[in-house]
Parts: sequence; C-alpha cells; structure tokens
Amino acid sequence: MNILLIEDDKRISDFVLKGLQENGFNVHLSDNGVNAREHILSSEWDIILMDIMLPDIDGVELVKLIRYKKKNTPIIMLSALGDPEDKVNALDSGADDYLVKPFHFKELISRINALVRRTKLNYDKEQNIHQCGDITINTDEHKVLVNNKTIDLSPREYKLLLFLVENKNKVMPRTQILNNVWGINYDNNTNVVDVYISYLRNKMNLTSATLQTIVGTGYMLKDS
Amino acid sequence: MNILLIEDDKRISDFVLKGLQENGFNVHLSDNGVNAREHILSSEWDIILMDIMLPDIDGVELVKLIRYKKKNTPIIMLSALGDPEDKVNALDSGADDYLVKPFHFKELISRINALVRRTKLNYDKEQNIHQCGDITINTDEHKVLVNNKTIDLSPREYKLLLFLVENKNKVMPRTQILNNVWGINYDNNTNVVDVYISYLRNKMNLTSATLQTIVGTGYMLKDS
DNA sequence: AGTCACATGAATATCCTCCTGATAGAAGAT
DNA sequence: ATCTTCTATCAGGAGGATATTCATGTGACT
Repeated sequence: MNILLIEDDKRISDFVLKGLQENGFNVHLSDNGVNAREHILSSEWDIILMDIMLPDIDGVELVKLIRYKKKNTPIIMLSALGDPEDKVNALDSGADDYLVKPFHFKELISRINALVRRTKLNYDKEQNIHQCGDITINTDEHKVLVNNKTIDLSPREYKLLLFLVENKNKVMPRTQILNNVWGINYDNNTNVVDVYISYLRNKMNLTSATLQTIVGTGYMLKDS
Repeated sequence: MNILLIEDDKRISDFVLKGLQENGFNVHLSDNGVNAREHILSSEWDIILMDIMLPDIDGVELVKLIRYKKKNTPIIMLSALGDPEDKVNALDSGADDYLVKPFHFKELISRINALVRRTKLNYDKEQNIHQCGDITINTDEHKVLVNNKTIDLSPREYKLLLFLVENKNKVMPRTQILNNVWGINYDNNTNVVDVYISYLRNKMNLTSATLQTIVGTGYMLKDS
C-alpha cells in the first residue's frame, strides 16, 4: 500500500515514516506543499497523510485543490491544532479524517486501515486490478503502473505483461506464450518472445530476478 | 439522509437527536443493542452513530456482527473512553470513525458529512447530469457544456459522447461503441467511430490525454 | 425542387508497432 | 577449458493502425 506523507517537521516525519514502514507500508515523504502537489497530481496513492501547517501552502487549501481536480484520494489531516473550528474546517474542505498531534501511533494505523477499507469498498468491486510485486495493471483503464509510475506499453507488450501477471510465479514456456499472446500454435522458429521480454525489462526496469529467464523453457514473473 | 442513533443515555441522545434534526437529518433512535440490531439488519441507513457502551450488547461486538453480515453501512462510534486501545479496538473491528465524548457538535456533523461523502462517491450518480472533467452533460436539456460553454453536437456525436462519459475511465473497444451507439453487432469494417471521435475532439477541443486512443482496442475518456 | 445538416465510406498521409535477422554475450555440456 | 546451445539486444524495413479530409448519399424541412 502506497502512502504519501506530507510533513515538514523532520522529527515527526522521521517518527511516522519509520513506524509506517515497520508496519509494511510503502511511504513517500514530501516536506513542502509544492512538491507534494506534484506527487499528488502525477501519481496514484492509496492514502495521503498531511500536516495542516506547511511552510509554503496551507494544508486545507491543498485539500481543496485536490478535490477540485476530481482526485478522490483518501486524506487524513495531522495537526497540532485541536480546536473544533480547525477540525470542521479541514473536514468540510474535503479531508476524510483529522488527527490531533501528538497521537498514538496505533490509532493512526487503525484510522488508515479504516479509511482504506472504506475506500476500497467502493472501488475494488468495479475495477479490474492485477498485481504482482510493484506492478499494477488496471485492465479497465488499460493502465500499467510500476511503483506508481505509469508505463507506456504497445498493445503486444501489454498483452504479454498481462499474461505473465495472470500466471505469475509459474514458468511459462515459450510455446504457451506464443499460443496465448500471439495466437501461434505451431513452432515457427521465431524469437519474438525473447524480443518482447527484453522490451518489457527495459521499459519497466525489471530485474532478471523479477522477470526470470528459465533457460531452455521460457520465462516466469515472480511476485517478490 | 437517514441516521440511526444508538445511545442509551437519554441526556446525550436528546442532545444529539435534536441537533441532528435541526441540521436537516432524519434520525431514528435506538436505546439498546437488541433493538438496534433489528433496525440495522432490516433497514438501510446512510450512517450509524453508536455509543460503545450499551446496556445489553457491547458496541464493538455489534459492529463485528454488522460487518459479518456483509453490511457496509458507515459507522461512527461515540464513546466516553478516550483510551487509544479502545479506539484501535473499535476501528479494527470495522467502525469507520471514533469520536470521544464530550465532543463538539459541529465536529460530529463534519465527520458525518465526510464519511457519507466518502461512501457515496461512487453511488450517487445524478440521473440527468453527467460529468467528466470539464465536460458536463445535462440529459434533460440535451445540453453539453465544456468549461461552461455550450457545444453544439449532432445527434450521433451526442450519443457517442454520452456513452463515453457514462463509461469514463474505462477503455471502450470499437466493437462495443458500435454496438451501443450505432446498434451494429457485426464487424462491418467501418471507421465511423474514428471519424466521430475526431469530430468530438475538434468541436470540444479535447486533448488526446482526455479522449485517449487505446491503440489496437478503442478509446477512453479520462476524468480529471 | 432545392437546401441543409448529418451520416458514412473511401482516400490519404503519418505515425507507430511488429517482426526479422544478425550479432554479441551468457549459460550449459563435455 | 572449449565448444555448443541458448538468450539478449539492436537496427531497420514492412505492415498496420489511426487521424483527417473529401465526396457521396440520405432524409428533413422549406
């Protein structure tokens, strides 16, 4: 799960970052509003944790911007301000939750889980998502992500990748790949599969540990 | 909006009930767990506000029961217990939010709104108004707006656009477009779809990032 | 009839994808 | 260690897909 943490106070961000990572979350840190905005608009996050007081942009304004841009990413505000007015203000601007510092770390984890659970209820039903390690394929949108970055693939590359993800952790012989991705049922001495595997490894920066070569047989995509 | 309030302390329930009603909510009160369970399982609620300490059933157990029964109704727990353990316990059992008494009424309203907003994101599609980014279609008036400017479309163009907006963020194969917009069920080697996509892009000034071409498949209208 | 808007198929240019075949390099066999 | 087999990668041409424009057909309305 990918979390964007927006926090300028290094003591706090160190603490939160470490704690989240220990709990198995994949966290990216932004320490200012401008940088955060870039990351929000260019990538897909499961959830955003945002300090309300940032050096350059007001957190509430940032939330409004995100919602204005039709981004529905879940947002939890973190703030030293415990005043009801501040809470109301943040929640009404589009944030989903508001947590007053200092907070207990366990509570943060539980609130993250609660919110993500609620969000996924809406989305996962409707979208067809395939995963394998860092790789995410959204077949509805025909979209491929590696570490939250969109990768452009040609139709054939896409079809091959999808086939490998659908059969992750299984060795796929060349013949079977040719059969399923190219529709070729006979052995015609081609090396297209090798070539396209190479394309994928390049475009997606896949190590040979992730997209393994099984010598004499074919290939296998490993789920970390 | 229909709210189920589960609270046995009459002083508090009076206060909350009155406040919610003044804010235009439609509220039903249950003052014990057994009665509440009946209402939860037999009716549809937009949101449930639940005291954690009830005379007959533990609130957390009630939440677990609701979730076990595959009811995804949003739940906010209200409790005098401010202990992190209690919060974690409640949230992890399936509650969406946790508010410690005494709370400010405005905060409760904001949290209710935030949660309902999050829950309804994908459900409340207004019948006559369709949106996608800058594009707004009012089917009652048969009117198309881009950035608040009216666009004149021919019947076929309109039908195609509406279909794409209704299926925004999903790749629509040419065959499916032909089927739904033209009523053609067989492949008759036509390029009308391409031509009309071109018309739309021109008339509406759509970038190829908004109305995307999915090479080898079809087209997709992207939100935001 | 004539005009107009619309729908459609065809034509063209452009761009991108796909595949082949060659070569270099890695892995495995003896 | 050497040879053989298998794999990785590259470059470039052929082919295919798409965008756009044009010409024709069709039906409604005047």
